Amino acid sequence: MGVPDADKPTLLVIDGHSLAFRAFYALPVDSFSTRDGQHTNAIHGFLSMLLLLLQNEKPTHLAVAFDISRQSFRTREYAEYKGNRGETPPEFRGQVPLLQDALKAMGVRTLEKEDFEADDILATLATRGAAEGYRVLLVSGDRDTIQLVGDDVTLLYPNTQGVSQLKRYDTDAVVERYGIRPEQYPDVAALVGETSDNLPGIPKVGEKTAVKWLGLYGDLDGILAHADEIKGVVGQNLRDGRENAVRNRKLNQLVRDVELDVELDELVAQPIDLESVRPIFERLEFRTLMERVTKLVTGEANGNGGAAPVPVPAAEAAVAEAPPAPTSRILLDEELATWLQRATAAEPAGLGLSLDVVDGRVIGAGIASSDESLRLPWQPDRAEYAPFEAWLASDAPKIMTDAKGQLKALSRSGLAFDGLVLDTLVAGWMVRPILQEKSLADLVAFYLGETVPQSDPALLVPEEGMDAGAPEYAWYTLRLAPVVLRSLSESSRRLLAEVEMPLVPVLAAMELRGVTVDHAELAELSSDLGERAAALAQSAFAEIGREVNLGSPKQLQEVLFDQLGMPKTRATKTGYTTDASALADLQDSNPHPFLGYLLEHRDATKLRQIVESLDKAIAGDGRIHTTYGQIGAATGRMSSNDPNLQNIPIRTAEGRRIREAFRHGPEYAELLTADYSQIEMRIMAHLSGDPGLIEAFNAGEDLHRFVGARVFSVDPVDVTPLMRTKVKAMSYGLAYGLSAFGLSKQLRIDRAEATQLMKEYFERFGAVRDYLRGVVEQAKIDGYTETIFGRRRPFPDLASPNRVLRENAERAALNSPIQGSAADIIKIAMSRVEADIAARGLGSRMLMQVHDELVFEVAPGESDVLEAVVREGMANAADLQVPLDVQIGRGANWDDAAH
DNA sequence: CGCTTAACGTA
DNA sequence: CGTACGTTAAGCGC
Repeated sequence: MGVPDADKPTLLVIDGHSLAFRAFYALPVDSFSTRDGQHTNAIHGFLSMLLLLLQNEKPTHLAVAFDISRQSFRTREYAEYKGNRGETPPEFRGQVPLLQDALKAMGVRTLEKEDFEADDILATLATRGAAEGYRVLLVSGDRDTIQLVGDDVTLLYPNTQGVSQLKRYDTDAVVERYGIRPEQYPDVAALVGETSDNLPGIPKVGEKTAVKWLGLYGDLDGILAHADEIKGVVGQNLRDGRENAVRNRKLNQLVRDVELDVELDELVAQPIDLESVRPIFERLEFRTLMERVTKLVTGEANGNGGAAPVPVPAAEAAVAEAPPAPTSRILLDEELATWLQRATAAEPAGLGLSLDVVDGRVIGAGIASSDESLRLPWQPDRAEYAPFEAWLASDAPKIMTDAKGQLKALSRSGLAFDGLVLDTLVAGWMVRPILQEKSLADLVAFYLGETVPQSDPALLVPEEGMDAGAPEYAWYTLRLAPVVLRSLSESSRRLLAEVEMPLVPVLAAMELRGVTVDHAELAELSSDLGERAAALAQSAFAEIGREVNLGSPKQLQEVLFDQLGMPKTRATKTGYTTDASALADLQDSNPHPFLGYLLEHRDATKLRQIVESLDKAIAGDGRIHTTYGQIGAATGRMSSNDPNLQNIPIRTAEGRRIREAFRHGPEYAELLTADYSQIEMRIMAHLSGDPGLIEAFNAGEDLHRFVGARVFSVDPVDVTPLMRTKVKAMSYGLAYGLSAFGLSKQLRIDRAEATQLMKEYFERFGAVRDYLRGVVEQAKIDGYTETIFGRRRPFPDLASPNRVLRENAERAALNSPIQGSAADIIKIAMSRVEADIAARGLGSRMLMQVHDELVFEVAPGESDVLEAVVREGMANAADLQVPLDVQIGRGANWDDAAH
């Protein structure tokens, strides 16, 4: 099994709709679409699977069966058949004709038959094929096809993950999985029912019961004949529902003799003509798939350098088996030194590297060149590994996947490191910043169309330091590099090399450093907040005469709308919102003390929750070590988690007490914070070239006062605080695609005033309006937006016929170049400042990044020099039409250091 | 137990 | 009917 029977031709028949539909749900629709907005995820998934099948199964004969419509003889017999299926998603429907075009271009025969379903065609071809001496492979996501499995007929069934992994069902596998023979399957299905086909079965009868009954009475007829003997509720259910079972059985029987105007030998697999495939693949923007087809045709399917294939257990093997990596060797001492030297010279782009990490420490490594790989155990202070250590520390180019964690392990293990030229995970994110590929295995699946063999973690023996995975990981990483790089624009490649790659070791260092947080301070704060919350809860309960869970929106809705009879708020999926702004509105219209207590209680519990989670995150060294997500946000921003240090409260006095708990370490003198002031507005000024805005920044005057003076036609000194507030909200809202409605809501002014405010604003700053309009227009043409530095973000939904989706995409597109450029700038600044600190031999260190702010720990006596270094690095990170203003503050804690 | 939702903290 | 994130508790379904 699993090995082609050399004597027999192989007939491969695929249920087209079923597999395309599986692919549609397995692959994110957002990530697969062409510039003009055509969704392609189902096509991509289907073709990817087909190529794997062609490569691995080498069928001699081949066909794909489609349903013509939802109508068939089954729906005529039972109108409700499949009647519960909702509308086919429109994003899917359009893909089927394109898939059929692509198959045609590949020379693959498609079959349809009026009044029958694709599965009936599979049944017919399987029956004929087995009779005519073929080995038949069926691919379907419909379980009814299990009945077709036999000596010469194998079913390949997609698992829940998607369509690239197919489970192989021959008779033995069916028996093992279901405990019955394939031909008994329809009887089981008839009893159990099939929700997806709208065929109710016998209530309370599942697979287990059905199989048990089959064992006792042979088949469905036997079971029904003995229905009176079956005791209990299920017995009664069976007697009540026997008609359902009989009907199900009739409908799930596949037709094995559909009249098809095709003979099996007409289905012989055609050689693929690349020139006819190319146009349609180009239309669909399938670059990597085109490469895979090309490789398949030109016979370079494996690319394993002729190394000995690694045998795989055939019984459980997925169809999508990756070509094997070269067998790895272990080299030490002189041999290792020689190999590294030679391989480095032979691979100017770099060697693949993957480190084995256990408990945060290095225990081994895999290194790959394009045709060889090394497996290295490693322990500290052993001379035989010296060449490896020297290579790691040298600037010899290295390519890794998800390097940051591995760099941290190197550092913990006392190993110096340099020469990271490419992290394929970061590169993959730059290609598709709405990241689907979160691991090496994902990247390999997407870019190489292969499956990384799963090593069993239970089999690893860490003490030996010989994780079998590392050499293969290194080898996959090396192979990924050119494929991923080819998918990047030139400016993105430059951004990757000059901004993202230098940042990787910087972030690793920041995470290792962590930041000191005072436990006692947090504990006191937590208990203060806890007491306050409890008191507020009691006051709230007293108002309504009962105790409810104030944290439960559901219970709050009962109190507010049923008990207190307040007017309904904005609808949510599950009822009516009880969020803070809605409660504030209610307080205006229907004042009630309960509302006030509830809001204050929310505040207190939210803060306490943050305090608690921070406290729990303090490590043994008294410091919190967050993890930065370099590939966290689609705009280019970073994220922070475990814990998130980028959302520490600041707006309220209580919140700032949390910041007071962030301290400098004992060896340091103080904390220093540096932030860009109004960086997004400055970027807007730069990108729009608006003379008024540019003047505002160059004048060095308070921005909002300056803008307010223009908008309200008064002198800057006469801008009132209220005017300033309005203009400030307006300015910031612009970069987010704020509407007049949104502005009126936020400022609690009426629509007309908000509209008037926007009108005045745009009359004075017309270039801003033109720019914002232009961004969206250009994005609709290109399908993506770009930052100042050329970072791209695709926006497939800009072409969506769905208004909500499209308008959401428009606002995101509006914002992306602004937020993304700011992210680029601070990333550049971080690398520069880190390098400058090292070059000057300073003891101060960068600890945190909060989007437009950096926090440093200042070594004694370095305050002034550090301030100069930071100011210089940040202010000169980009050369814009307006200056970058950097505000710096210093203090004993994070709050004091804010200015 | 795992998943989704509402709510809310930051820039 | 304002972008980008991460975290939490509640509630639901298995």
